[in-house]
Amino acid sequence: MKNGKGAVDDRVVGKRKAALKPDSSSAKLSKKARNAKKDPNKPKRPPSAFFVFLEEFRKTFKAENPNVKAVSAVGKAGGAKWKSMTPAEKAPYEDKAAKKKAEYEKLMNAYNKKPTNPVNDKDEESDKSKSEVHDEEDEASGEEAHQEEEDDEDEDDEEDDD
DNA sequence: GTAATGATTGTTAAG
DNA sequence: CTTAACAATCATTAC
Repeated sequence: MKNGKGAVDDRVVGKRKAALKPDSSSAKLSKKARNAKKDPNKPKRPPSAFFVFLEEFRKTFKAENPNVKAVSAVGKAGGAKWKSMTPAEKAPYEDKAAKKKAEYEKLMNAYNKKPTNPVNDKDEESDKSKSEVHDEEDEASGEEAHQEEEDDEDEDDEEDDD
C-alpha cells in the first residue's frame, strides 16, 4: 500500500553485517551461520536465478577481467548486467532456480521430519544397542525422480520489440 | 593462520 | 504486508 516497495528498496543493504558475533571464540562460521545450530540436515537456501546467472557470469567476468580481485566487482557488474537483461534472457536462469526451489522443498520435508524418537520417553541413546534395528523405509518410496527437461522450449513470449 | 568482510539480487521464512 | 537475513565467491585485511 503506502509502502509498496519504496521503503524496502530504500536501503536493503547494510544490516546483513549487523550479525557480528561478540564471542571471538573460535567459531567456524561464514558470517551468519556462525551459530552452528544443532540441525544436522539443515538445507541451504537454493541459489536464486540471479546467483545461477552469476555463477556463469563470474567465469565470463573473470575471463575478461583477470585482474579483478574483489568479489564485489563481479557482484556489481553482474547485478548491472542482470538488470540489463530481458526477462526472456533470465527465463532459463529462473527455470533452473525453480528446480532448485523444488529440491529445497524436498529437503525441508526431511528437515521437518525431525526424528522424534517414538520409542524412548526420556533417553534416546540409552538403550540404543538394545534394539536398534533398521526401521526406516516406511514412506520415501515411489519417489520418482522427475528429471524432465523440456527440450522443445519455445520461448515465444519474447518481446515483440519495437 | 584463521576468519570475516565486501557486494550483487533473489527468495524464502518468520513476524 | 514487511522485515531480515542468508545464498556463492575470493582476495584482502585484521588480529
